[in-house]
Amino acid sequence: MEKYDVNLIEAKWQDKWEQDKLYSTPDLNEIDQKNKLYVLPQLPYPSGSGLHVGHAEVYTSCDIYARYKRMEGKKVLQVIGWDSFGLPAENYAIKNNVHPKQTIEKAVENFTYQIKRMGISVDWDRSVGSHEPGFYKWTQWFFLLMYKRNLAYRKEQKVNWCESCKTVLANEQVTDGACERCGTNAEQKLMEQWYLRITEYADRLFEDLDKLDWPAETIKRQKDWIGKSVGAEIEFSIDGSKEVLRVFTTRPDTIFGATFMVIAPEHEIIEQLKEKIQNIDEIRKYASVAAQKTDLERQMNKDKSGVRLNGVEAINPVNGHTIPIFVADYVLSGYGTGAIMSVPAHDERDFEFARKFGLEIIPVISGGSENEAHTGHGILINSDFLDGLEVDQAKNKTIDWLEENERGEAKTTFKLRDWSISRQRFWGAPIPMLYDQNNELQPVDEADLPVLLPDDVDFMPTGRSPLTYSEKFHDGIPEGWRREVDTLDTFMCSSWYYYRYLDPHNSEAFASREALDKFMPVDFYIGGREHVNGHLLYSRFFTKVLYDAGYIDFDEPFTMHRHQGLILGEDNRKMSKRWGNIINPTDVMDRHGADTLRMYEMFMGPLEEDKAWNLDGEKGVFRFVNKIWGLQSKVLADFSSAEQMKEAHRLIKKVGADIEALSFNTSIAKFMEFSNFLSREEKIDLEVWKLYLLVMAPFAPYITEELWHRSGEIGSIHLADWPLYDESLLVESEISIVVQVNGKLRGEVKVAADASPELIKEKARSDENVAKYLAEGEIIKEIYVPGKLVNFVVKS
RNA sequence: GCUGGGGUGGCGGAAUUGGUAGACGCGCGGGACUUAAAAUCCCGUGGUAGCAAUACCGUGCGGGUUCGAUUCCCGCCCUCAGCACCA
Repeated sequence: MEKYDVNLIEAKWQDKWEQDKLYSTPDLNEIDQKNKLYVLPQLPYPSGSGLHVGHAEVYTSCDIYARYKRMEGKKVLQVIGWDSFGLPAENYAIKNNVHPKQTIEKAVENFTYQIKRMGISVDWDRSVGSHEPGFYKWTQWFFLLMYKRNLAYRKEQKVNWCESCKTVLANEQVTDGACERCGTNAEQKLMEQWYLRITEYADRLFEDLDKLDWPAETIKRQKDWIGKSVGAEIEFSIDGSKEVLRVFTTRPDTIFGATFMVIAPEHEIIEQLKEKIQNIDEIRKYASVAAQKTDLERQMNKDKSGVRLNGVEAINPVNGHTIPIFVADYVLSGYGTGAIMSVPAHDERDFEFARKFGLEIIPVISGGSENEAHTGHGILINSDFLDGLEVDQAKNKTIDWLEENERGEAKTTFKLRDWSISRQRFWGAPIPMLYDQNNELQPVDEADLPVLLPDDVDFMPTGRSPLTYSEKFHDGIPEGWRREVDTLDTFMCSSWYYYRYLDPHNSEAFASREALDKFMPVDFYIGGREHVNGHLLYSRFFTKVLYDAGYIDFDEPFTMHRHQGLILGEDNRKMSKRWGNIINPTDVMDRHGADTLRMYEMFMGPLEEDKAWNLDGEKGVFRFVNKIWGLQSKVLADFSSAEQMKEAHRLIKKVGADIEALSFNTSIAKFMEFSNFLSREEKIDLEVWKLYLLVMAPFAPYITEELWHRSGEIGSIHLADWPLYDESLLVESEISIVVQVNGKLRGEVKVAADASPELIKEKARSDENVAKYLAEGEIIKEIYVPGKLVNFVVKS
């Protein structure tokens, strides 16, 4: 038989599938919420270096699932598009003086070629790129929607600024104080920027996480980021002044233990009380030093520093005690009210501060010690009307007291900040806003969208948006008016792209209501765990806004989400040019073909775990592919085998369950076992062979298609039905039962599947080796696990 | 420091609700084919002892529960990731 010519055969089918548009999405009228399946591989940035093996892992796992479900009869929507706006393309353009559009289009072409070659079954007619006017028109539309709903606004604020990229960064784009993209340390800079009021949705974004089928780690990251804290806001009056100090606390129950207060260096009350503060110069000096510290410095040095405000004291509302006030930089101005009541007995930071400054420590919860803050549970003491209560009861009672006496109320705070979306860059969607002759903001009329990005722009960074200098850009607006020249953060594009796939050519809406109702939400979403927190949060936010505006009737976009693990180089290090350990999917396909690439990546280990590439392992999978090829010579149409059929049905059951569980590595192992089984057989039952091809089809679309046709089939295997297994075929007539004595394996007996427990035990006892151990004492207990084992407990 | 993963042969990794630990693949050893090599095929492969049957040990460490623990509980160690003065 001829050798398996991988590249020839794969190319043949790739062309055929494309001609036949085999993977087109079914028509809307065939689709409903019950039969639809929306499979979404995360939007890639089309980088010049081409597809990465990590991309290949995402696309393969999505594709296996999509193909399997398609064979099961689901109406599948699977599309890949491009996150084609953004900094990397612009930076590349600046460095090499090529227009980003050119770079991107070349990269998209390359990505498309590679993904097609991998045999990923996506509907290419629906593919979109975020840099296309037909796409960013709707990105701009989303901005206007936000603006109209009072969710987009301008304000001057300290922002993260990357000097290297010459642009503003959202908090989510800063990692360890550095720019996520280029690694330059982010600076703080006061600038006027556009923001989205995502904080308005903080509570819903937090609470709705519980209804999602997402990895626990991802849900936790979102929760950490949103940072919900439930507690109370309490008002402390200042002795001899009408000023008040409001604090936020999660522990209102400990209020009787509040022995001092601390305010952030930026707190406005300092200036309001400047006449009374005897050491105002010292305080101002401390504040200005603190202001110069970067976040990183504050993190590095956690030693408590602070200065007491001489001449002013606060009054604890519950007992009227006067307590000192300090300014200290461990209290952050941006969180809560920028001031705290300090309860050193029950808060570690307050404890440390109190120790350092020799302040009073009053325990109000029983069960602590003098040497550390007791932050746990206990019974209230030294607390007047709270004495004897549990912490949770005391919290409620304190809040009731505060509300009755108008000294505070229940309060929830969040760490989440509003999302900064404007960028002083060229390669992004222009913000569709105008400034009129009075410098008042005017939204661009929806009919005038898109606000086109001009081609003839000098995109060298100056710190101001390059669009400032484009004459063409400012054409067509009333005399004396000017356009907003900032562009939108690319996160805006990726927050809604999955809606565009539903209806990519619609010029009236971002997607039709019918398409939205029928396809959404996404059933299966795979993407990386790195850098994804912001994307998921923003997408959820967009979806909730659409829901509130009545465009959709669901409020979470991604029902099910999983991460792929990182694929490491052969040296177990992250793939990088620096280590020279990069594996290029195209090279793998040149060597061994797409089926091997797909199956090897799936075989490496569990989808969600990190795993290292191994060239010998890759070869092993190729060996397996060739083994399948070789088996066809043993297939006979006029031969049937009940034994083979039984194994085939077992295979169908196992693989179906594995795909549902995303346990693709064990499916491949099972395929290998099955081919080992078949290679021991002299002849292969044609029907068994076809079943084998069918279950492998989602994993290895090329070779299965070829062999399917060679076995006499006319249509594509990928349009065939997923085989159903027959449970009755799986029943064994004879089973083997493990025999243990005192929990140790001592033998094995073969019995009829319907043998009685008594018979099995009898047989077990008579096993030669078992009998030896039974003779050592007396059987005091016999355990029989049906179909599995017998264990005799023997005592001598 | 807190939170969440994870520690299983030489390596990647398998093991329904506790029930034969090490499936499958790689590597390695031996053999066949070949002038030779590659490729391919066959046999073996957790450790120790033994010709073997078999025995003992073995899932990071120390305890516990159980007839029986990779799996459950308690206390540690290591490692990866996220968060980090958030009141």
